[in-house]
Amino acid sequence: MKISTKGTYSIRIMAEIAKEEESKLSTVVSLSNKTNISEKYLEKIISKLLKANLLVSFRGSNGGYRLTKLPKEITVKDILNATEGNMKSVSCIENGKNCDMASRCLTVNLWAGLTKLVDDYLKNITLDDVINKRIRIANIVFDNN
Amino acid sequence: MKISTKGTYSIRIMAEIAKEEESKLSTVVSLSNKTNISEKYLEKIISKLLKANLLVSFRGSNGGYRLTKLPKEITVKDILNATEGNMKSVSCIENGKNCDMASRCLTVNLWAGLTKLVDDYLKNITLDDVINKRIRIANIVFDNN
DNA sequence: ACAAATTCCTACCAAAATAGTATGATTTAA
DNA sequence: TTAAATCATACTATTTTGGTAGGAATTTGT
Repeated sequence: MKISTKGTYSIRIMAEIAKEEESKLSTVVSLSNKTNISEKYLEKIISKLLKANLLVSFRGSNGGYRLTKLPKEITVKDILNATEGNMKSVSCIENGKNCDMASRCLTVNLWAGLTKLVDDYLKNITLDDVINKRIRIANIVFDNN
Repeated sequence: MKISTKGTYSIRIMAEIAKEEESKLSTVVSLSNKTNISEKYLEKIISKLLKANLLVSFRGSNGGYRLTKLPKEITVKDILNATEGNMKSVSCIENGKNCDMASRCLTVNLWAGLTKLVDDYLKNITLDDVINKRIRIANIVFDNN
């Protein structure tokens, strides 16, 4: 039950891009320096973020990446979905795969409940919350560290 | 962000043992039949549950396993901790490993919050809740299917 | 004493997921 | 035309997951 490094990296990458002025593009080189993630691995993660339409790219000299939306319009869930795949806690409740034992199964509700919980948490935190350190831990708001 | 099959199996195994009359021991063979998990894999999972003191074993003919506590005293968290390892969402917040960048890190609180959420959920569901299908999904109680 | 039923221990193996690297083609601005 | 950038494809190494195999040790019943 872990978030992969690809997932955590993707949040950090998006946060760095979000912190940049809107007009300025972030490049693989600059992001690699800021995050200490290798350029090549960064490219790979970014390609997923592009496919998910969270970033837009500009090729050639002076090229780079920027967000497609405002930081407050992008949720942590959006980002993790792009890089980690879906966040269902067990595969038996993934889309379509509704197990035919479900009615007799003692544990589906356990996993469905967990999935919903995680989902609600992640979709209520935006990139803007992340870069402004505005993340709640169980009703206690930790505002600016 | 998935629960492994070892984790889901372990809940099913514990549930089957819990459903048995207190006096009767469950054997690997009987559990394998009930759960469709191979005897050998079952043994491996059970050895973890034993080490975590959730089960006691009796060797020899007529031997088997039973719970060390009442079903209502064993939480889903206890079981998953034994088989999945700890449930921290990212390794940087595991015991002792407190990252020295934590004060500057934009994402620790995100993961700490997620971990706490999952933790609270799992430790509030007991084995008794599972076998009696008494699991809440976001404030809605699904009582008996 | 012995056979059968059981857990326990150690080692091995295969497949999948994760993490990362390498090479080079393509695009664009100056 | 060169330099700075993204894009595409393929490869590789490591770790985790999901198992299997064989046999030793223990206990009960006959």
